[in-house]
Amino acid sequence: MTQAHDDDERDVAGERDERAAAPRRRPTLRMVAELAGVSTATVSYVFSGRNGGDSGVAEPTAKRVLEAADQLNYRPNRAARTIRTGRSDTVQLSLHMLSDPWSLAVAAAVNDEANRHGLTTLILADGDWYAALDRVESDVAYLDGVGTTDEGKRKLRELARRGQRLVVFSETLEPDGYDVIRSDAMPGCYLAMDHLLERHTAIGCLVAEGAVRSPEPSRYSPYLERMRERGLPIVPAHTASYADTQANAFTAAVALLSQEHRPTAIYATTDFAAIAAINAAHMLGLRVPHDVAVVGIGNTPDAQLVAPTLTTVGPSDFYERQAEIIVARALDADAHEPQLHEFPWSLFPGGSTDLDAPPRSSRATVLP
Amino acid sequence: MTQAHDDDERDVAGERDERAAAPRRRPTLRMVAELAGVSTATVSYVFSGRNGGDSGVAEPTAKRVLEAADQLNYRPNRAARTIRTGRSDTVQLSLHMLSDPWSLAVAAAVNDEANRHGLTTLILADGDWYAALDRVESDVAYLDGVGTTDEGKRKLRELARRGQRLVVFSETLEPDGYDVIRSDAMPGCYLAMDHLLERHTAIGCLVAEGAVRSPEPSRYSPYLERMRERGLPIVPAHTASYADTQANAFTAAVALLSQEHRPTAIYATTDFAAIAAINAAHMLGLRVPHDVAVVGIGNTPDAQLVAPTLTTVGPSDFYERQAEIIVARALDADAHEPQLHEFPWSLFPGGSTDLDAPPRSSRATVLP
DNA sequence: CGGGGTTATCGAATCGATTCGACCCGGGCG
DNA sequence: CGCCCGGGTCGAATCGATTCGATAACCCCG
Repeated sequence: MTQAHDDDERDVAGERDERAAAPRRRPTLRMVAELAGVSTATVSYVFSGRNGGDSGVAEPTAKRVLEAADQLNYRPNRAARTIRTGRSDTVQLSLHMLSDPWSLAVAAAVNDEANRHGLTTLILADGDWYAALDRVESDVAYLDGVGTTDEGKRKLRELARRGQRLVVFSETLEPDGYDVIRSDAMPGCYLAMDHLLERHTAIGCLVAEGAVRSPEPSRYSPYLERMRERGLPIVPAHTASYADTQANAFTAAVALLSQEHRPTAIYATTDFAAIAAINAAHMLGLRVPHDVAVVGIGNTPDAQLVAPTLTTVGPSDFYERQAEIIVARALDADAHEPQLHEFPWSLFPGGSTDLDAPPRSSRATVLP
Repeated sequence: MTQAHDDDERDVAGERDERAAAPRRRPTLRMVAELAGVSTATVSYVFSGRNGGDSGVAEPTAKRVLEAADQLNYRPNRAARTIRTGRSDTVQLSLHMLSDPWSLAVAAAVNDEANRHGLTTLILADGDWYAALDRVESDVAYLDGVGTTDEGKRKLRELARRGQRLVVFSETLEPDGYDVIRSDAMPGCYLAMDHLLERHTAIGCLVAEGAVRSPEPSRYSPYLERMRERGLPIVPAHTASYADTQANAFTAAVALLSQEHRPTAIYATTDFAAIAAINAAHMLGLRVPHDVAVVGIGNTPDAQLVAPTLTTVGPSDFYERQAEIIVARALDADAHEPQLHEFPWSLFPGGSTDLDAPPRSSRATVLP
């Protein structure tokens, strides 16, 4: 009764002195219906169509409804639609690090693909994903760099069982109610090392902090393994680790390259670390690739943005195809059983290991 | 009646053969209530508290409810909560370019601040913001780099009038039902030019494509104006324009610096263009700042990540304080009238114009 | 002129939560 | 002993949309 009472109060106040001011509350479908003199059902049909393209509403009626909506400045309430239909027309990306070019490339590709299908892309960055997943309604969620812990697996399974569609990027997880995109870096890492070993023996390594001490195989392993295989000494001072950011990678690279007996080549476990290494070399007055060669891992777009361009390994065509998989899952959730999608890696030679500078294409003008 | 019929059908099927399989639908509050043998109201109180901290539910009852919820793997449906309470505990950022370090810095700061207050940050990148704003429910939306067109202004006003809280970053708009964050670049741009003019006369300009021909004042204007004031020749070949991306900026910088009579200093209208110029200089074998000095505009975090560090102008403390403004507006929407928030600019000298390399601090280790 | 088939519209149930007032029950007080 | 008070629960209305079945109006044809 009080609720109705509230309503009365608001209406009366509205009549009295808020008529001219901005309406406090967002207009609702019901208001539109009343103004147009039709039922709510009809208004809904005008805005959302009946069951497909055709609205099934007669021309003059539809016009009245649209005019009323326009006058009230009405837009449908998305939460209400979501609760009724169970669809949110939304794709959710949970990225482990916003500034990572790899993540950005995925985000850009998914955003394009989603827009093309009338979906909106929401990006969540480094917070508590599992909490966030409960706070946001989306048709599909993409998780990038999720942990392989049992705890993580359990949560993923729970989410999937609750009906949340998931696409997980992981090099180790198996599909379990959710899709897994896998692009195993290992073979690519060996390619990178082999490429360096064609011309170098004193190879340094720039590696993420966690991977150094971990006994599990990681992008660090191919470095150790190949060096051992060739009988090359693994100089402790030739391995530097960095924590997360490009700034840290830069500092690590400076340390690596400012030693007296510095390596003549650097194997970096991410593209952004490799780029940091190139910058570091420049700062120290070293020429790339003459004085020090660099390979990165990931084949991110940024690899083309440094000078010289970065030699890197990675999957090709990767971001676009990932985007297609994610968006397809959003559009018809249960078309196929959740799958494992694999992407093979290959080597993309650039100027950072080779003297022949590769071509660069982009748009720019100099005033006449 | 058919809906009830649907329900029956589902239940029966559930009894028959889906009992062991994953439940198709997400568990609801009502299911929890039934399993725990209490009313929906009680369950709601357990999960959301009565009207503040205290749940007002007796200990043993609450325990039963939580166990039932756990067993069903229940999590509240966010859309339903949003529709009832009108709050989504969500902050929305609409960024004009995802890869722009400026935008990323804002995003990172807002994300931190929002997490600290139990809110979730959603990032929308270059799509149709106005459409997206209708597709996502959020307590406040931040718009970055919104157009100053009449059309844009009108849409903003409409959104604000519909009850959407907005914080707009703009150098020209005035508050109009929404907050405006302004950080006028002009004075800062003059600082940058003055800094270069202390030691240089042959100054080149790297400028966003749109700004060159536009008659409106932009970051390009201070360049022209100062050059004229000092009686310095404005060499057409010393101005290069780039479209949007860092790749384009790089190409433009190469063109600028590979001329016979190249400038000895470059005024770049964004930090990322300045960084591209530094990379270009390195590629061409030019030393920075000995052969060519560079200043950027924006004081983005990336300015610290190049070698040498970039001299730049910009607001200080900017990202954190913006984040506070945005989040505060999300928390209590109408605490204050929408305001204009201004941030003054200053000069941050770096190694790209000065031989004394500034200190760099970050974490990195070299193995012993 | 009446029966069958469209077509346009409406009424009402529903999605999953929140929240208000009412109710029940036991204890302290007069 | 009876009454009042307040903590704990419940029932039911409600948020803003979608959607099913029913109804009314209309047309065509026999």
